[in-house]
Amino acid sequence: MSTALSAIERFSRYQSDDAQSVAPVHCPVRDVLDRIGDKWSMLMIMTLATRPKRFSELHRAVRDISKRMLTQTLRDLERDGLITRHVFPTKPPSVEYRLAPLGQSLLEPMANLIDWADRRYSDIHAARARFDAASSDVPP
Amino acid sequence: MSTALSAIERFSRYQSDDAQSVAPVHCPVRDVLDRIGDKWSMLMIMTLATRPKRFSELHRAVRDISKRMLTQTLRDLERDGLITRHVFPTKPPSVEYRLAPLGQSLLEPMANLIDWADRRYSDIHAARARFDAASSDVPP
DNA sequence: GAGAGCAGGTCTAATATATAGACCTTGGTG
DNA sequence: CACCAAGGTCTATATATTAGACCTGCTCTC
Repeated sequence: MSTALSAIERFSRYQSDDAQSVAPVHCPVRDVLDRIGDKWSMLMIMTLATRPKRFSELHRAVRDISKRMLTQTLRDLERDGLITRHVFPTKPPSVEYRLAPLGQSLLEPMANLIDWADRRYSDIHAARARFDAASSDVPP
Repeated sequence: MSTALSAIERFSRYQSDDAQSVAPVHCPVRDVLDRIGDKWSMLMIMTLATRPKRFSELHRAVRDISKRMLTQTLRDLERDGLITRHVFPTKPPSVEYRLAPLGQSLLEPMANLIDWADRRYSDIHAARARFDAASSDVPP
């Protein structure tokens, strides 16, 4: 446990108050978190985990993303080397997205998070319900 | 490895095409990811990992968040039972935020992610540079 | 005892990001 | 000819985020 947590220790060093002097927002953690911690990136990685998929398959799998954001998210992931894009000269052309090795390597850490989400889901919901009940009770 | 990945398998079942019929956006994973996968939540959790902190300490630690978003992020995390809020009747009153047990339990999975970020940072940057070079070469 | 300062916020207006949904292209089909 | 792919792009609108002024009590300095 404390092995993994040392990563957070290391991180917090980037965050110390006196880091004002250094470049304002450039710890690697922030940088990476800003990428994969956006609204859709993790979801895309996970959706591509089992097998490569085409643009419209991805759109069907995550039905509430707009095409524009889908395109943009995929471009950004490609730019960062997490996925690759392959165009097949069929008519009409089809485009396949697949995890690059770098993206593959993200799968395991991400799976731990998913696992946590799955197991703690009910706790979170309970807490949420409790909080809402409490705040709708007191106010008047 | 495949142990953790089974979580992703499980997830992808929620995503299957024919899930159109079921509630549109309600797999637990989406739900949790939408919470902790926003712009600031993970950062807050990590910043609170080492010890409890007060409002203004948090603001100093993450200097590019606005007060408004700081307040809102903290409320949301409190609502979901990840952190707790303690008001001390000093003058002026001070407010301390600390990880709740649920938040603590998130630390380990998150640490794996941080660790990944730290180790793969340079790969990501290299990929980014390569991509940008390629796309500024071809266009004309 | 007037003025400044601090902690933890809230409020408003401006800016940045995301969304829905129309449209484009290049063939093939009925 | 009209229409349907697939993989996008474009535009107008809705939503999120920001900066920064302001508020409330109380205390400290002069």
